[in-house]
Amino acid sequence: MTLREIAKRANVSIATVWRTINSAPNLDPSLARRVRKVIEQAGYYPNTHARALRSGRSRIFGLMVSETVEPFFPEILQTFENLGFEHNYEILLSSIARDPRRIEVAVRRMIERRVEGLAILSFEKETALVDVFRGRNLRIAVLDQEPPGSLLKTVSIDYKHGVREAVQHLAALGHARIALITGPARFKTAVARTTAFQECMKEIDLEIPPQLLVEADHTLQAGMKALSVLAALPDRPSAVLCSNDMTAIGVMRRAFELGLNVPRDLSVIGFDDNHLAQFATPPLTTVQMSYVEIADAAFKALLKSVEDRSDESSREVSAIQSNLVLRRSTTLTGRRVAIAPLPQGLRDRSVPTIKVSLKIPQEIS
Amino acid sequence: MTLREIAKRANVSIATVWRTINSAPNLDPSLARRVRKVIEQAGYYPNTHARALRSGRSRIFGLMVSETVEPFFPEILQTFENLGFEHNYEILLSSIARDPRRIEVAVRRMIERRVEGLAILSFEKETALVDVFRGRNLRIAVLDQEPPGSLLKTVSIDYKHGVREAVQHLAALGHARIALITGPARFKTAVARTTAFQECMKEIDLEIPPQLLVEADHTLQAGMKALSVLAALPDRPSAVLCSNDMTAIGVMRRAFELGLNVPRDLSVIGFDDNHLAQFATPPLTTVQMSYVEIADAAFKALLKSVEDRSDESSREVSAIQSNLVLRRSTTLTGRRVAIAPLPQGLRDRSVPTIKVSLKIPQEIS
DNA sequence: ATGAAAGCGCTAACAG
DNA sequence: CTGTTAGCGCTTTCAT
Repeated sequence: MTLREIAKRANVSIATVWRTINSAPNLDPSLARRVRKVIEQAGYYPNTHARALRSGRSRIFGLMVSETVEPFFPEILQTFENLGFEHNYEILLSSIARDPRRIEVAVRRMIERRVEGLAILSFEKETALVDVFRGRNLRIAVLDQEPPGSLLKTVSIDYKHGVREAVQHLAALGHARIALITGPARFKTAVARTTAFQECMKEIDLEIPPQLLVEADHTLQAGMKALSVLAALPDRPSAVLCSNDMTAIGVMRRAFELGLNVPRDLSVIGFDDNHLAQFATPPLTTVQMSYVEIADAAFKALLKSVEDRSDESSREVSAIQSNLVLRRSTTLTGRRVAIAPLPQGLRDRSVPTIKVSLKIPQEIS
Repeated sequence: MTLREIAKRANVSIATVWRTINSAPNLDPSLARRVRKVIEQAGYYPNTHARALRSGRSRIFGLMVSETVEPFFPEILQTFENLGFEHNYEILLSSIARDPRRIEVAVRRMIERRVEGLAILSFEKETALVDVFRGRNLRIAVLDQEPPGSLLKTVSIDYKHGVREAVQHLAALGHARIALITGPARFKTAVARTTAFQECMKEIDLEIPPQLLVEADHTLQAGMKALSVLAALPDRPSAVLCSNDMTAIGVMRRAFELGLNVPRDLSVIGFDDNHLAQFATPPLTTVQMSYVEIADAAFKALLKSVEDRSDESSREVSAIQSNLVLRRSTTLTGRRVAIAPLPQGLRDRSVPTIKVSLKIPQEIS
């Protein structure tokens, strides 16, 4: 079934059929109706490949992520899907699991399918990857990275806001010895989180003894190991902030094995608010940033950049805020408190997630 | 950059360039080398749209799933991605979240992009959806459904094997009062699981009192509610099998609230082995079927069907087996046992998942 | 308001 | 072994 065939059946030129499909102006409504009926009957759908070829517009956005097994991946993908659906773009997905061969193929596909925009939502530095697309006719959106060239949009995340809420929440509960289990230095996210932690502790005059800064690698196992180290300290911390949720879950598991009750003996805060967090025991308090917002910002940056061919070099940073999500893995320090039953009305619902906004010292905006 | 441009630069015909790219036989190696060099220098990548248009082969497989937030979704997607990567197919993904408008758009896209094969991996009946693609030039693979026509491949799941392992595992631990929390009847999966449970209980002469069959709807909340019902029974079950993991996690949460220790006071087995299961407290014993295998079977069925144009009507059922994954949510009935520490060697690893194969009575194959 | 025709970049059949 | 050429189905310009 082709335009030509429809034209023949409707006794009009292919241009008329085209105008019908693309709801062009200057078209007799009754003619359009007739053509539409023929299209309907024939079950005709335009051929996207021909369309893309001729018009030079593929209506495809690429999405490159580090791993589809990442817990936040579905949100990102779903957001792209939804927006693609809404704005009539296709999403071409590639997971680039640190495998050079995979990356090469992913890149080739993006180029061969002539994507008009590409979002690279990974947490490592991807400068080399971005470079590969130099000189191609496509816009790129990345997370928190310096722009090596134009046509590059950056979506940045404000970790400090959420970390400040976390630190002050712990401080308000009486914690003074707060440990941080960091992620590996090659993740720009991990580094940014550590910096934010240090700054926020300083804001409220809390010390960070060096032994309370432990490096892990964002895995469950490393979280367990890290807690073993911290728990063995002569003056062990009463609270620990983790660079991601997986680490926090490892911490809780090891705490359980060591006979430490979370939160009674140790308050734990994670980072990411991945799906696991709310199903952990106890449900994990965590610093959350909305991956929906991140993906949304990236998609819209691409969309805008593609539709207006004008703003060639404006690198346009959208800042996404992070927030503390209060659940049940923190409590007052030192005090032995029973776990309170959930309020009656909430009994049969999932654990509620409450956004807290704590007072921030005047001088810190 | 086009074939023609490369041809001009290399001083050959476009046919020669084509032969180089497609590694056709009958081509002088030195010529090929020269052309390859020009291609490399120019950063030329063939235009997939032109290719698809001209050849009539899109090299795209569609993948329709119910929801990208389903916990097993990443495995399915990743498997499709991997196989696509391997066999040089693109994956066109659509989540069809019960929204008719979404479904319509999803269908339109599959057709417009001229997918060569389509996998519909949802757990409800999709006969209507399959019908829409009638008469189009594409092969379809579905899960466990009757074939309303030809060109349809079916991937079926053998729930009975895993359920038998679960039931016999519980029986071996001394459980006789085993409850089942089912899923809603509109899921073909839920129905099949219930049937399997009833049959396997019968195999070893265990009764299922009607009050031990509780219907839930595969959500955490329903699992919690269901356990409340079961726990209030005068003669409450010592073990419960759940129609999915989310239900099981709800059961464990409610058990915790009621002061029941899992597994000491109640053994719990889930269904699916989703990501949550191994991170639950305690890690959840569950009946698993490999979504990797399922996706793999679906993809390969499509691939075969597309490559051999011969087997037009062979509906080819691949049966995927289910298995019990032993973790720590079951134990001997009635006995108060301390939770044993993990073996030394496993301390810093994730909880091991052990496939058990229990003895099956002779007469049951 | 409608139609005719050129051509997007590639494939494939044919000619040399 | 290499080159020429006719489209694939659509978009778009120009003519009517």
